[in-house]
Amino acid sequence: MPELPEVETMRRGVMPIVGQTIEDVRRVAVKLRPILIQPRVDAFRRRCLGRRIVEVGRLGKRVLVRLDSDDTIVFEPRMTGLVLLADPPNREHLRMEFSLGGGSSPQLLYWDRRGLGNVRLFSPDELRRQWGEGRLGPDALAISAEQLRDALRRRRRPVKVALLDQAIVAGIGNLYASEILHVAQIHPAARCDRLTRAQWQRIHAATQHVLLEAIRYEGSTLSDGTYRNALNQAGGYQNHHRVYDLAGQQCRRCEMGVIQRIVQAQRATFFCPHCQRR
DNA sequence: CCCCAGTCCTGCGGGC
DNA sequence: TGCCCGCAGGACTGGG
Repeated sequence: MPELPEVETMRRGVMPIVGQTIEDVRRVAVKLRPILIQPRVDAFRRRCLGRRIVEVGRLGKRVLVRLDSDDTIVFEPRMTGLVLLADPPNREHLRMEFSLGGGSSPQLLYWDRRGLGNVRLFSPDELRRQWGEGRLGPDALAISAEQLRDALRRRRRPVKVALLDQAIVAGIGNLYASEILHVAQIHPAARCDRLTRAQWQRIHAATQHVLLEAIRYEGSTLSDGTYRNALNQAGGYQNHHRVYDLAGQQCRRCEMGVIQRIVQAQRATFFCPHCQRR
């Protein structure tokens, strides 16, 4: 579930680690099937020890922690991963601990209930190879309207499915794809190659609007309560959703349509059939 | 090019 | 009341 706004909130929350030194790295939760950690923990630890954290960035749905060795620790939370400074939801699903020195936060934690996420350490070369040529598109907050249109204007896929493709644009997931198309007033099943330049501009503008608004509310914590910020506090954007998980309710914008739930590419899509005409 | 089903995994809520 | 099944969907893979 963590998409761009949730991952950006995690990134901002762990900013106090910048300038601190990594004093230890441990894998925890040995009872559960281990999450993917690359390279194996001893080599990972050796490359981190004594290194200073110089920057905490983000690309799409990943948090990037750059070290003074120019190695980068990449946290990819997938469905239920959290990057925390302290106080995880429980000890049971805690996966990795980084002991820090030289600042006020003694620990950086990776917690993941379902364990589908991963933590990897990349050299600059490995990082380039990982996301080079067509593997990961520009970040959703950095892409231009023209770039988005150029990447998709000849594709026949439904626009909602295309927005989920991380090779096109990085950071949009299932929840925000529906929200963005509602603000843009585009039907989620509309084929990319049938959209006009004006419609692409609306999709681009809505993307910026929705993602920035969601970041202001520190992301969406759904009813399962999994998503938390770096201090283990819930987000607030779930109270501002326009369509996601609101099937059967009247659309708040037009006050005419009833929010529909359909399935596209095996995932739920929500939209207002009145505001979002084909 | 695009679609679909399956894979990883856990917690929960609906239905019986 | 209690239990079981299916669903949630991010990224990836293999087959059509």
